[in-house]
Amino acid sequence: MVARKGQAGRARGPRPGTRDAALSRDQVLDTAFEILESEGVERLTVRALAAKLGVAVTAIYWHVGGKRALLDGLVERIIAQLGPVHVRGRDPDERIMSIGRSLRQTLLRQPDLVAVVHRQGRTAALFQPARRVLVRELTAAGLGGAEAAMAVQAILNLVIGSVLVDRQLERQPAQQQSPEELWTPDDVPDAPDLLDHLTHPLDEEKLFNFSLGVLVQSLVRR
Amino acid sequence: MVARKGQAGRARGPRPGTRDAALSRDQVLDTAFEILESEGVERLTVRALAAKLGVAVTAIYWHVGGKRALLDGLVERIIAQLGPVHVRGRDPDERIMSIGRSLRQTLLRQPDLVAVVHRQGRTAALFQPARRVLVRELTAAGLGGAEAAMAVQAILNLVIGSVLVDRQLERQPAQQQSPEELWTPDDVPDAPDLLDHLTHPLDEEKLFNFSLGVLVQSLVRR
DNA sequence: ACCTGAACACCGTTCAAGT
DNA sequence: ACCTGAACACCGTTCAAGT
Repeated sequence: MVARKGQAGRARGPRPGTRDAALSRDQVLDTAFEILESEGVERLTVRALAAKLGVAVTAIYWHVGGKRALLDGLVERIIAQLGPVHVRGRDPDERIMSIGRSLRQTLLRQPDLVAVVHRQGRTAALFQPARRVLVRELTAAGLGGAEAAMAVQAILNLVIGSVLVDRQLERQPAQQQSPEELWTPDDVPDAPDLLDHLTHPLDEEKLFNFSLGVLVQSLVRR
Repeated sequence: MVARKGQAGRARGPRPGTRDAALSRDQVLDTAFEILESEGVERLTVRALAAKLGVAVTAIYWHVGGKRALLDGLVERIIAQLGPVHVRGRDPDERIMSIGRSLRQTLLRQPDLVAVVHRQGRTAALFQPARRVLVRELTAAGLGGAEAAMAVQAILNLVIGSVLVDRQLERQPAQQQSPEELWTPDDVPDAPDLLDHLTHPLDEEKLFNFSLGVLVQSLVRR
């Protein structure tokens, strides 16, 4: 119940949080995660973190090391917290496809966290749970060896592409360039409806499901 | 021939470059591009840029605006400089696939530049030339309207996913976790060769070509 | 119009020092 | 072992001032 920093006793300092006992690595990561989720990656700074903990900047260094170690620690948490991959359906095709859809939905739900993992180069680790389930279902569907390994990665690539494109569209809501600049009549000669479809945003989910369906059906050909 | 900064006349200051006339926006972007290619994004800083130009930091602000405007300007250059998309082959399938392969190769050749464009949220603009060519070939193959628009994006998604995954593998050369940690015998029960294939890095190009082939063949079904 | 110098408000990181 | 304070070497950006 005793404030650590500044004048003894009374509430003061930049949001001391619930600190009263000694600081721990876990506590630091907890608070870092809060900042990450509520304020975004840019605002997650060693100094802001220390301030929120009511602690000197250097205390962070003692407990978790520098900024890089901090982000790595957060990535571990994100990966661990990411819920299980759901498998639904009866026939192998449907079950495999459902994995891709489930993973995509999960990642789309927290795009900022995905961005952090991606920036730390740990996407592969993020996908490991999905990998396991995919291997199980693919072998159940009769695939094995190089075929199965390739199938796993092909599906994951599809998910990655879809999620990242989705995120790009999100960040760039209105087209920076008008359709008239992007498409000349020369590009789309005698098809006005095609131009319409090209300029209007298309359903990323529908697109993903289509590609996934084609891919899985071709992989699980029997 | 007169140095601008520091002591009049003689060579001094942090690499004045070839500046002697008045500074221009194009010159600033030129030098920024050099730094970007030779030293990487992290090293491209307003201050380093000013130093290399032999100019006060604030001069950059006058000519191109802040850091964001600088990066946006560079993105425009990158997009403009990116070579044409090559179309090869006879039949529609092969021609369409060749576009995807060509684009992928081009992007893989300069991963750092792609990263900058992606970070600025301008990936869509980067793909516009490929879009044009794809639309042309897809309509030639008999597709139109919503079908064609979806086909374009599906192929581009595939390229994005492949390029970004490739880049991840590049940044994470040795597995951070050993195969034994990632895969338990429980995951891959009675198939030792599958485990082999899962732990060894697979041929991203082969994988891409496979997915692309499946997708294109399914799109151009006649 | 074009550029400089100084200043501001930030970063991450290190290091000696305290208890 | 755990934490502080001060300092260092960076950032991007603004603003008054010079020519």
